[in-house]
Amino acid sequence: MLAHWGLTPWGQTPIAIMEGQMSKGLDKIDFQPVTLRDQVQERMREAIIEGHFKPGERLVERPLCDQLGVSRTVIRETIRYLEAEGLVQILPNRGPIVAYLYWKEAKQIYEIRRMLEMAAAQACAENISVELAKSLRAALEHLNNDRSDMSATELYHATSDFYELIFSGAGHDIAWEVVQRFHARISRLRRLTLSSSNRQYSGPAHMQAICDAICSGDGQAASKAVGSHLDDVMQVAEQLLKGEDDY
Amino acid sequence: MLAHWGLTPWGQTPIAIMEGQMSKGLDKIDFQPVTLRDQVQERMREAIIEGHFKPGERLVERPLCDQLGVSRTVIRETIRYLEAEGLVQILPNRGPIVAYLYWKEAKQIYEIRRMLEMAAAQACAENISVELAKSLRAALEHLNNDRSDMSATELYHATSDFYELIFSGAGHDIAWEVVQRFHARISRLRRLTLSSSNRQYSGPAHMQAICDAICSGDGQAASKAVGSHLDDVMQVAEQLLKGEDDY
DNA sequence: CTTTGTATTATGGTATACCATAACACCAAA
DNA sequence: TTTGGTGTTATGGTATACCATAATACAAAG
Repeated sequence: MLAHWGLTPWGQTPIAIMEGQMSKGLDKIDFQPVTLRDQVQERMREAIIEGHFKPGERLVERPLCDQLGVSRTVIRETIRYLEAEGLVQILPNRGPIVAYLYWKEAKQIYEIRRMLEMAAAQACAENISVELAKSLRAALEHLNNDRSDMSATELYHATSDFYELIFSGAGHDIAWEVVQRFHARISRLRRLTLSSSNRQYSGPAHMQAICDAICSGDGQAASKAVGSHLDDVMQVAEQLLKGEDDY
Repeated sequence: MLAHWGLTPWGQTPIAIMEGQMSKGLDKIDFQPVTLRDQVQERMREAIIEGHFKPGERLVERPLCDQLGVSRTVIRETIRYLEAEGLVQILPNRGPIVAYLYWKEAKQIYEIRRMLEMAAAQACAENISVELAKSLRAALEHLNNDRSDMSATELYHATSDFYELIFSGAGHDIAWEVVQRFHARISRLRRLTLSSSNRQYSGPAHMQAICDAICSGDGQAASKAVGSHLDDVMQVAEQLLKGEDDY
């Protein structure tokens, strides 16, 4: 099981957190040393997701080296990976920038998410266990109770943790890889959605409905609840994007 | 419009091919210089897709440098990108290897493909134009007529060209990005499927049915034809994988 | 004030050096 | 033959040098 990194704002030093179930007895020891590149990659992905780097902003190598105290090799390999993730794009003769996201792409991302999250919710509901139901409820309670104390980044991650439970409960690990990257690509929209004054959107209520449907084992209801949720967030996102960049 | 690379087996020199519609008049000139890294990346992806590098095979930096005549920087950045694409995985203390694919993952990939390709076929059918129908038929004809003269790699790309037409016709560009990478990850299965003696699989007939349904504008029929196709290839792939690695 | 020419600078592309450490090879002892 | 110790090698991680060229700044001419 791979270590993941504690939440650290841009500019602070991350620390590794070994979490979850370790292998036991005489199983192979599951340890992977964390390279500088791993750390920088996580840090820069977080910085993009939380809006520290804005769409269109250039990611110039040497200033990033100075900021993070690493060599250009580490920065270049990190940028390569983030490019493959769709978070960064390379402009000819200008170098890397944080990728823009127009409604045309965002719409397609929401539609794919809708398909994959509906399928995952249904499968998760149909495979629900007492333990998983407990974990889902706990994740949602954490989301709801600590919501006002959370930064946008913490909220983003708490929401992702909730979805990750659904996808792993469904056994949809590959779909989760896809959706996770989509979550990152539309992170700015997700943050805007949360701060939007739009009253038609009610994330907490939707997630409660999703959680209830899954925990009761009702695949159809779970799928439907996710579909409704995605329909609503798509609508809010469309209004936000149409207001600022018309493509 | 970006140049793409002509098909070149591992060990030969690739040449850039400028294809398709160029910008005209006094539009911005759409040109992106091709770096060594671009070339190596394409080359190595091709080498993995066509089976030159086998799952589990180590991708050792210095021998690859010698083989391709480039520096470790180019190789390392290439490996980073392919890692993000899921074609390469990094083993602790062992370095990069060509990623294994077990049935558990392959099954999920086929299921996601099924969803995305069905949706694309339906949307493409419902948006069909005379021009697009013509292109689809031409692509299929090329596939069928020249099939016996094609290497496995050429067959792979001709099939991908057919699907790309469907996805772009549907306007499902993001889904195509996802599916394209899945195609690469299961390329070995696709090659095995084609060489399999399994009689229940009939790719050419399926693709004809897909093409006919799309060109006739029947979204439901197109979606159904794709679903049937994917059901069959999944079954063949399962038998192949179950026979060699049981996970 | 605008345009053009030119010098300077910034920056990505690429190569190579160096190091730590895990993998591997080999040998001796039991 | 097996096991343990030790030396050697392979290899990934990381830093830095060098270069080409596009971007930028600046000045002069109209």
